Amino acid sequence: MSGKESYHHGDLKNALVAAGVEILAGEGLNAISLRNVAKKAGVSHSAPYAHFKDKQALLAAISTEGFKKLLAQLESVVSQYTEQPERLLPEACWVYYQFALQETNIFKMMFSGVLEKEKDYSDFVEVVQKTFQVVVEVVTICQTAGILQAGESQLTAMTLWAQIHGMISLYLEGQISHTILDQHDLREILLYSLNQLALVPIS
Amino acid sequence: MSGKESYHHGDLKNALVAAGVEILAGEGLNAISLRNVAKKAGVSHSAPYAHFKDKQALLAAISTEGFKKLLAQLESVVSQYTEQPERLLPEACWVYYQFALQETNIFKMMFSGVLEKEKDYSDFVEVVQKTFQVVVEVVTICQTAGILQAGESQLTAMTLWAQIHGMISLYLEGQISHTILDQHDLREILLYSLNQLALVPIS
DNA sequence: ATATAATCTAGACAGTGTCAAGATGGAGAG
DNA sequence: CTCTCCATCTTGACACTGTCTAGATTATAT
Repeated sequence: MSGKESYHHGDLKNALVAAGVEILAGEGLNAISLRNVAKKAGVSHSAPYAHFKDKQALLAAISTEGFKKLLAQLESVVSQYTEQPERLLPEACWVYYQFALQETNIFKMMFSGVLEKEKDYSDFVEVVQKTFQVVVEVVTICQTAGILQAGESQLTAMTLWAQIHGMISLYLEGQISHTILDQHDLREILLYSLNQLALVPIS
Repeated sequence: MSGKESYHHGDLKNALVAAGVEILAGEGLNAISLRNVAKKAGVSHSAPYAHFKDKQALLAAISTEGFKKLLAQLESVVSQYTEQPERLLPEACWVYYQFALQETNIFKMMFSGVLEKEKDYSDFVEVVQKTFQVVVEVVTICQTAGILQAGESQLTAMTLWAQIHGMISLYLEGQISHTILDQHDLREILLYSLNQLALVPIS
C-alpha cells in the first residue's frame, strides 16, 4: 500500500499486524502462522523477528489493535448517550455484543490468554485498562441517574463487565442451550440479564 | 499402570485422555501435543489415530473429562445444601471458582472453543447440557426460597452462569484491575456480584 | 562519504499434525 | 485347537510450524 518496493519495507511492523488481523478475520485462528503473516505482508518468513520477539508478541499486538477498536466504539456510544442514561447502558452493552459477533475471531484472541503473565505487553495492558475505565464511567453515569445501585463503581463495573462478557463468551462457545436460543434472540437475553442488575426496568 | 506389556495396550483411549489431563495440568497448554501425549502413554506417535480422528477429538475428550469433574462437584454441593438455599448459591458458585483456580488449564481448555461447530463431540455436548441443568436446578431452588426473583429459570440460570463465568474468566486473563484486587479478595468480589443478582443479602 | 545499526533474506533445525503401509496379536469361526 | 480377520499399533514419510544463525542490503548519523 504505502510501502516502497525496495529492500526495506518501511512500515513492516504495522503491515504485519494488519496482515494478521486480515488473516484472523478471513481464515480463522488456525490459519494465523508467522510464515503466513509474513507472506501476506510480502516479506520473508523470518522478517517479523526484526519487529517482534515472538509469535506471542505479534498476537499481543493484534489483540491490542482489537481492543483499540472496541474502545473507540465504546467511547463513541458513551459520548452519544451521556444525556440519556437509560439508553446508555443497553446500547453500550449491545456494542460489546456486536463487536464480539462481527469480529469473533479477534474477540476470542483478545480474551484467549495470549498474555503469558511474565512479559510486559504494556500497550496491551494499557488499552485494557482504558477500556475498563470506560465501563466504570458508564456505571458512574448510571448510578448518578439511579439506574444502578449506588456503591463501589469499580466493583459494579466489574460485575457488569463480567455479566456481558460471560454471556457473549458462553454464546460464542455454543454453550447456551438451544431451548433458550429458540425462544429468545440475543438482544432479549441481554436485556433480561441487564434487568437483573438494574434498579429500574430497561428496554 | 493397569495395562499389559504387550503389543496391544488394552485401554489406550482412556490412557491417552489421562496422559493429556496430566500434561495439561503439569506443563500447560502449549506442552500438549499428540506426540507428547502418545509418548507419555508409552505408545508410538501415531497410535492415537486408532482412537481419535483428530487432535481436536482428543482435546474434546479431555475437555469432556473436565466437565465431568466439575459436574460431579456441583452435584455434590447441591445435594449437600438443598435444605439451606441461602448457602447453596454462594457455595455452588464458589465451587465453580475453586475448580477454575485449581484446574486452570483444563478449565481454559473447556471454554476455549475446542469444538469447531461442525463435528458432533456428542459426549461433550451432553455433559455441558447436564452441567447447565444443575445450574437451572440451583436457580429453581433459590427462586422457591425467595432468594432469586421468580421468573424464567432458564434465563436466570443463564444470567447467573454468565456472571460467575465472566468474572472468573476475566480474573484468569488478568483483566481485573489491580486497584480492585488489592482491596478485595476473590470471595468478596463473588459475594458482591451475587448480591447484585439476589433479592436478599447473601454472605 | 563512510561507518554503524536496523532491517530483511536464505538456510537450517527440531518439533508438529496427519497419512499410508505394514507388523502384531486378540477374538471368533471352523 | 487352528486359522482367519480386523482392530490396534509401529515405522516412515510429508508438509508445515516457530525459531535461530549468518549474511546481504540500506537508512541514518557522524
